[in-house]
Amino acid sequence: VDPTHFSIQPNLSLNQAFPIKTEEIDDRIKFRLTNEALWDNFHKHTTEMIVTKAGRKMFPKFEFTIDGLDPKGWYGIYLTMVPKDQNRYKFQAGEWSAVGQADVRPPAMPVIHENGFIVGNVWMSNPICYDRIKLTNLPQSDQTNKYLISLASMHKYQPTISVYLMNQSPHYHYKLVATWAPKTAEFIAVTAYQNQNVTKLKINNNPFAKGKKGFREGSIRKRSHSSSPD
Amino acid sequence: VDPTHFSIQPNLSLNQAFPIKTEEIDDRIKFRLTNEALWDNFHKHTTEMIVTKAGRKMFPKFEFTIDGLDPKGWYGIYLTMVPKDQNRYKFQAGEWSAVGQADVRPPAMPVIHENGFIVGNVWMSNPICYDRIKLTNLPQSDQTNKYLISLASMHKYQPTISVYLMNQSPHYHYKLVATWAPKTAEFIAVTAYQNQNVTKLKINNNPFAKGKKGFREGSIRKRSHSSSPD
DNA sequence: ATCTTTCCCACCTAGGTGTGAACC
DNA sequence: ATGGTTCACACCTAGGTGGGAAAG
Repeated sequence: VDPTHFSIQPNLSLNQAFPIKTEEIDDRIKFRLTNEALWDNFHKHTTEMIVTKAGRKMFPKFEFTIDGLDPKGWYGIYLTMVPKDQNRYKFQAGEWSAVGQADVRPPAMPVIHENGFIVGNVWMSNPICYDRIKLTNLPQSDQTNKYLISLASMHKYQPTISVYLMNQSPHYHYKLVATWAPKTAEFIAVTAYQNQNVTKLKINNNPFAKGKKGFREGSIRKRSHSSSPD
Repeated sequence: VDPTHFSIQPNLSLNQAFPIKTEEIDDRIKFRLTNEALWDNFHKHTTEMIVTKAGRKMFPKFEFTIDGLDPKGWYGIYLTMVPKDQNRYKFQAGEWSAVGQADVRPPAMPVIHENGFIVGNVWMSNPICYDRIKLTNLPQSDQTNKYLISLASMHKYQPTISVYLMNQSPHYHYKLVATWAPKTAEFIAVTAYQNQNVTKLKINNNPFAKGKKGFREGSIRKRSHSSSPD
């Protein structure tokens, strides 16, 4: 019966705890996407992520390692889908173009990693994966208390990590010590895939996407795609 | 970016935190099995739980509600499979009998609920379910850091809940404020079901157990069971 | 007309069941 | 022989995919 470390659970309505927040960036904290090669492949074609009302998981997964934390400090790691720019996008003639102003969107909501505030040692010992989150096009106001992130379709987003360190003195508070926004993980939210190259990458790399044994080697269904990628 | 509440994660090897422990039972804290009728049905026939090397989930689930906590206090809830007595059991002539001395067993390990230390308000607002745990007959020493609970086959256990309250003054420590051991949830660990009545209750009530549409209404398999229960 | 969204679906992965034969 | 344990397996539930038609 020994507490080992603390975590703060996401998406719950209580609001006790530590309202005091400061900032003090620690340059020793480093990040690395664990599946960087895969993200790169997608990024070359402009990554698309499906959004649905019920919420769709990200693929590739947003998974990374972190290094340079104080092994005994308590850290919480937040993910925010930051609007990349003020454009609306359109896929035409085989590529994405900015077309006009972005929709008005409510501010991006940070989502704390399900581990919550735990010691640096544990954060650094395993890849960190946002596995429960789902992307949705439902407005935030309609959401149930789940791991849904509201995005606007045909808009570009930058997954961004913020790391907070919990301090205990002179009083309990927490401070921002690192941010990270890997460009290769940016994506455009869509309700249906636009670029067939992206579709093929998803099918070829996501075990849940059919195709591997399905229609790839001749099935009943007729297909109409063409093209090149992996 | 607001912490809402704290939790302590289970089964991790770190050991920082709050070694000081006290006891002060609070009689206002009450518990209730959410699926009491089902537990009762099993208990009438003497509940059996399968243990395997890989770990087997409990059925019925150990799920309950709690009441009478301080809504703003931080509580952690532990589950311990306490050896019920010093007997070894055997199923013979259609019923369980004590036969000789229990094996020597290492002390029962409490498992903290995955929510860890969170405020009473949250504990009281939803049923509490130990959903991740699995029962195994592997010795503790062989285990990976998962939610495995080591039990001895043919021995009787009493699922027991312990509730700890985290105090902040005069220093950080936690104290035992309630225990609960519902007799209807006791069970005998087995590597294969002994009582056919128990098997039938499992099949009829666990959605993962085949039988509902399977061999119940005539299939190829020949069966050799007989009997009565639900 | 054109573009975007929604919905249902077949088809997967992942993993929780008891079975019965083999093993010890 | 006996009785407990293990293992591979068929058969489920649960849920993550893109497809395609239909709707907006």
